[in-house]
Amino acid sequence: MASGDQYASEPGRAGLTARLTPKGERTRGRIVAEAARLMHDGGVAETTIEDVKAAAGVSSSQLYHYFADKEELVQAVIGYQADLIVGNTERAGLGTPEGLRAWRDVVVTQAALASGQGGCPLGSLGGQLAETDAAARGQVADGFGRWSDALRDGLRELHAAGRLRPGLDPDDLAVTLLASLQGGLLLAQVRRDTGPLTTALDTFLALILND
Amino acid sequence: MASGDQYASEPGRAGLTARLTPKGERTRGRIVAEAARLMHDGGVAETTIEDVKAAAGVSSSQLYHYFADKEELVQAVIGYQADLIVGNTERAGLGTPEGLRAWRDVVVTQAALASGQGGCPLGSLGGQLAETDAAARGQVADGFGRWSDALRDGLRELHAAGRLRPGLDPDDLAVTLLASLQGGLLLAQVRRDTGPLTTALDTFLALILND
DNA sequence: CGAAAAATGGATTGTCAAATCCACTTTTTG
DNA sequence: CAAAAAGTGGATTTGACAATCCATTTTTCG
Repeated sequence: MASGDQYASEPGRAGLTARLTPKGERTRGRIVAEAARLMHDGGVAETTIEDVKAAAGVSSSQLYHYFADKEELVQAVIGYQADLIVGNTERAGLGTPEGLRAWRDVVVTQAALASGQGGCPLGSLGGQLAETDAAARGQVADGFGRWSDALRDGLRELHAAGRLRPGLDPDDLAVTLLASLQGGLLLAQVRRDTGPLTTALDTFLALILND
Repeated sequence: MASGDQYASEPGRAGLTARLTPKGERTRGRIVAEAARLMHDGGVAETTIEDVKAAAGVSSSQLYHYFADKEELVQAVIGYQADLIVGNTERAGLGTPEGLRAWRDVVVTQAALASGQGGCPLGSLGGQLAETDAAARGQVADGFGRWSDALRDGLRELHAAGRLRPGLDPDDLAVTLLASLQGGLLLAQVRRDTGPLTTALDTFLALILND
C-alpha cells in the first residue's frame, strides 16, 4: 500500500470506490480523524458509532454513506494512524545519533502528555483487534512493516557511518527497537507513567550507539 | 497481592468474600480457567458470558453467584494469568545464561504453537482493557510489576556473577527485557509469525550477555 | 440550465448480550 | 439430623448499539 494514495480503496474493491466531492472528502476526513481520536483515547469497542457521529457532527446516513460498517471505519482509522506515524518516522532523520535521540524525545514527550493513556496509536489498535477482525490485523501488520522499514533505513545509515557498535545488524536492531518501543508504550499505558518507556528506549539506545 | 492466596479477595472487599465449599471452589476455578482461555484466544470483548457459561458448563446463576459482573470475572482472569506467568518466571532460574536462554526458548515455543495468536496472556489483556476498565488496568500494572521483579532478580544474579557486559544496570535491563518481550509478542500476534519475537529477544540477549 | 450523482437529516428497526429473578437441590455445620 | 448456607437451573427482562430506511438538499458536469 503506497503512502501516496490518500484514502486507498480497500483491497478487493479497487476501482469501485465512488468518487468524492471536495465537501465529501472533508466530511469523510473529519469522521476518520474524530474516530481515530476517540478510539485512541477510549478504546475501539468502547467508541460507539453514535460517539463518532456526535464528535464529527454528522448523521447516521452520512457515516454509513462513507463506510459500510464499523469495521470499515476502523480500517480507515488504522490506515490513518499508520500513515501519520510512518510519515513522521521517515521525516525524523534517524541517520544520525542526534536525529535518533530527537526522535526518541518526540515519542517520549507525546506519551508523557497523555501520561501514557491510549498507548501507541497503531499498536494499541493491533492489540485490541488482532483476534477480532482479521482484516484489521493485516492492516496493522502492514503498518508495522512500513514503520520497521523506516527505522531500518535510519539504522543502516548509522551503521554505514560507523555510529553503531561493531558487529551489529541494523535490520535486526530495527525490529528490536520497534519491539522495545511497543512494549515500553504498553507498560507506560497500563502504569499511566512513562518511566518504563524511557528506561526501555534509553537502555536500548545506549546498548547500540558507540558514543 | 501475594501469590499465595489462591483467589485473593478484590481490593476493598477484604473479608467480605463468602467462604467457598470445595465444590464451589472447583466450579469457580473452572469458570476462571475457561474464561482465561476464551479471552486469550478470541479477545475479551468478543468473549460473551454465554460463551464462558457454555465452556465451563455452568448456568447464569452460577456465574453470577461467583462474580458480580463481567468486569469482576475479567479481573479474576487477570490475576490468574499474572500468577501463572510470574510463577513460571520465578521458577525458570534466570540467574544463569543457560537458564535465561531456556526461558527464552519456552516463551518463543509457546508463542510459536499458536503462531502468535492471542499475544501475551497478560499484556494482551492490558492492551484491551487499559482504556475501558481502570481496575483491570491497575491489576495488569501490578502483574507487570511482579513479572519485572522476577526478571530483575535473575539479571541481578547474572550481574553479580559477572555474566553481563560491564557497565550495565540489571534493574534497567529487566524493564527493557520485559518491554522487548511485550513488543515482540505484539508484533508476532499481528503478523501471525514469531519471527519478530525471536529477533527481538535474541538481539537483546546478545547485547547484554558477555559470552 | 437541468438531469444525475453525491451528500445530508433523522426517525426507526432489529439484534444480541449482560444482568435479574425465583424456584429448587446439595452441602455444611452446630 | 435439621436448619442454614452454599450452590444450581433456566426463563426473562432490559438496555445499548449497529445498521436500515426514506425523504430532502446540494453539488457536479454534459
